[in-house]
Amino acid sequence: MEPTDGKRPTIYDVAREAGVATSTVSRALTNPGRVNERTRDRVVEVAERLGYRTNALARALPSGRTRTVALFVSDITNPHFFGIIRGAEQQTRAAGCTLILADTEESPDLEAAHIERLSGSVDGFVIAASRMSDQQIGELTGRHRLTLISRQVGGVPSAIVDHEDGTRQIIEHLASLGHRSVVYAAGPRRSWLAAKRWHAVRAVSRKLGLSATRLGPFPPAVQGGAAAADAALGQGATAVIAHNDLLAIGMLRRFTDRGVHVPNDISVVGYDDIFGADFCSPPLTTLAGQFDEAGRLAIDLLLGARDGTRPPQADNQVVLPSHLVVRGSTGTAPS
Amino acid sequence: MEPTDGKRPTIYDVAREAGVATSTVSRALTNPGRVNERTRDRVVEVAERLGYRTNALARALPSGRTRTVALFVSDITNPHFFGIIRGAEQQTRAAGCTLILADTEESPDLEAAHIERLSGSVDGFVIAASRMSDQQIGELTGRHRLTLISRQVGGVPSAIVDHEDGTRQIIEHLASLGHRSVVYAAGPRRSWLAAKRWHAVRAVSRKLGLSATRLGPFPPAVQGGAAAADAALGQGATAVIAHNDLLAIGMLRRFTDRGVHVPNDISVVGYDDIFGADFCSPPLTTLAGQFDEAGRLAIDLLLGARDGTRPPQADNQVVLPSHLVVRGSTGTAPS
DNA sequence: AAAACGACTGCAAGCGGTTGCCAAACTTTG
DNA sequence: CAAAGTTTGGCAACCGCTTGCAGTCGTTTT
Repeated sequence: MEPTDGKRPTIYDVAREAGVATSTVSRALTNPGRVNERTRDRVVEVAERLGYRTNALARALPSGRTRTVALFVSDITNPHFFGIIRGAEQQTRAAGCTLILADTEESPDLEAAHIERLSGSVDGFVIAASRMSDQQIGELTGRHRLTLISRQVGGVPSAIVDHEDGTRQIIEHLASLGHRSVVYAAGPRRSWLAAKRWHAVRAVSRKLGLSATRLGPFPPAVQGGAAAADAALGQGATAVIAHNDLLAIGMLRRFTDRGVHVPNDISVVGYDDIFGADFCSPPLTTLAGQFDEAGRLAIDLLLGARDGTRPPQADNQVVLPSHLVVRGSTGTAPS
Repeated sequence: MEPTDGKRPTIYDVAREAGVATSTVSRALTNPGRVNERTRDRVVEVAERLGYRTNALARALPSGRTRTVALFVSDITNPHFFGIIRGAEQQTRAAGCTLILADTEESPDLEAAHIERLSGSVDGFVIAASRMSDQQIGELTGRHRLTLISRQVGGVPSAIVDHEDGTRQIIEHLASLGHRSVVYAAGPRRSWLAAKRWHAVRAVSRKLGLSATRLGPFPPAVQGGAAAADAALGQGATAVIAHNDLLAIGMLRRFTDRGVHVPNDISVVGYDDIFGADFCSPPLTTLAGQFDEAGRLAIDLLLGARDGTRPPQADNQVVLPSHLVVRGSTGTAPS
């Protein structure tokens, strides 16, 4: 029954069929209060009958609002981002929007390129673990709606998991097991988080009277673990804190291969509590945080800011709690 | 220097500044052969100077081609899909397009709803592990560009990893270890793959003279493993093939908890070789396949078909090879 | 030298909605 | 019953880019 030549019906088709103007159809469908109930019912009925679907592109063109947001992750392979992606996807959907996903491959240039490319087809960006400089991010904020995850930059809304308090929990845990020194196996040089975690490790260690050493940087992946493990053994470490769980798991494997027993000979702690941290061998003691919540929150911050519901102010920097999950990879210090 | 009032420059701005018509600007930028080299250079120079970026929406509106594709996964939590997502993302980007990601939460209705919603803003859909019926998919193919992963339906392009040959490898491996019977812990009822895997298990078992039993269905997640493990023990199984690695890992944990030793008491095999399969305890014997390649291929099929490069025929059903990775979770049958 | 031909480039009509402005119709008020 | 006010619905102008058609010129063909 569609008056179309095989194409999707438009508001013109609906308008003709219902005997009204396109403007009325448009209002009937999007601005219910603005049109008489009877005509609205008729329009809706006709639209339904014709199988009319509004064309998102056409709708977005005049307003510029696409109801689409982009999420960038620095490495789509890393299970750490699963939670973030899932949370962001859920919340985006809940807001009736669409999520675009892009992998930035640890490259600040690729981040910028993606923004450049998507700018205009997207209402805003959520960047997880951005590798761009503070300055770059600052400049971008002027031109685009932007929200960060696992990164803080003055004036930019963000959601992070508390690394300071979390690191305190880690170090106190190790100290309570009798460890007098810790080694930190660092993540990528450009990673803001890697820097922050090291700072926290050093600060807390100092306060508790432990010595802290930094090794690395190592690639934040399972394969990076071998070098990190060897380096830690070279230091004669009794406890090592890895930049993230991937690295920690890689270290565990290397220790096993080298006949080093965890936790008797050395304790290992990771960050993030990723998938697998609970069933590797031994199960990993790690700092857990609600990263799916961070993903949700980042979307809220972005979309809320967009609607003017919340002012996009500097104080939109949410810090989520973290808690230590103690498993088998940590034990009393060897004597 | 931009003649704009803070907004992005458009081809009108470029046209005015370069002293040509907008149509010339458009052609100069997209259809190089259609315009004199000198004017083209001038246009390009002006566009550059003004910081002109083409508006993807406006470009897509007349043509209907958005250079965007959507990927659906049935459960974004499942690490199995990350290879697929990564491959699809890479290939989409390589083709200069944009990827939209959506979670369908194991629901055929949600798949349909997503298609409905995105139809018009997307050039095509890649659906991984679709839960829709063959008939639904068939109907959709008429109206949308569609490619499947881990699912075959007549006439629809698809990429799957060989489950028949793979299952043969699994059963032969188990038979060679002296097992005389296998138990299959099934996945979701709506899963095409679960059905296929069971069929293959049964067929190959029969051929090799083993008995095969199906249990389940179980949720294809780590949590589903406990029930599956208990059921397998109830059957007195010596070897169990799990619908996927998540389920297999869950079973391993349950066996450990119940004091059942793997592989001495029972052998466990999974499918997919997901992240974690190599470091769970014991490491999991599993059927590996190149799922990132499947993701890439699905995009190629979709985009190639779109450009008319390949005919969107039924024979566009690619089957990727699979190979068994033997690890510690399988051993000789108990006597 | 006139005709035919190409190479460029401009005109203008969309693509499918949204929305400011205005007129018609209907209500309420004095 | 006229004046003022309130709904309701249509007109038409965008949003920014693409593209069929046609016009302008400089060349080549006969």
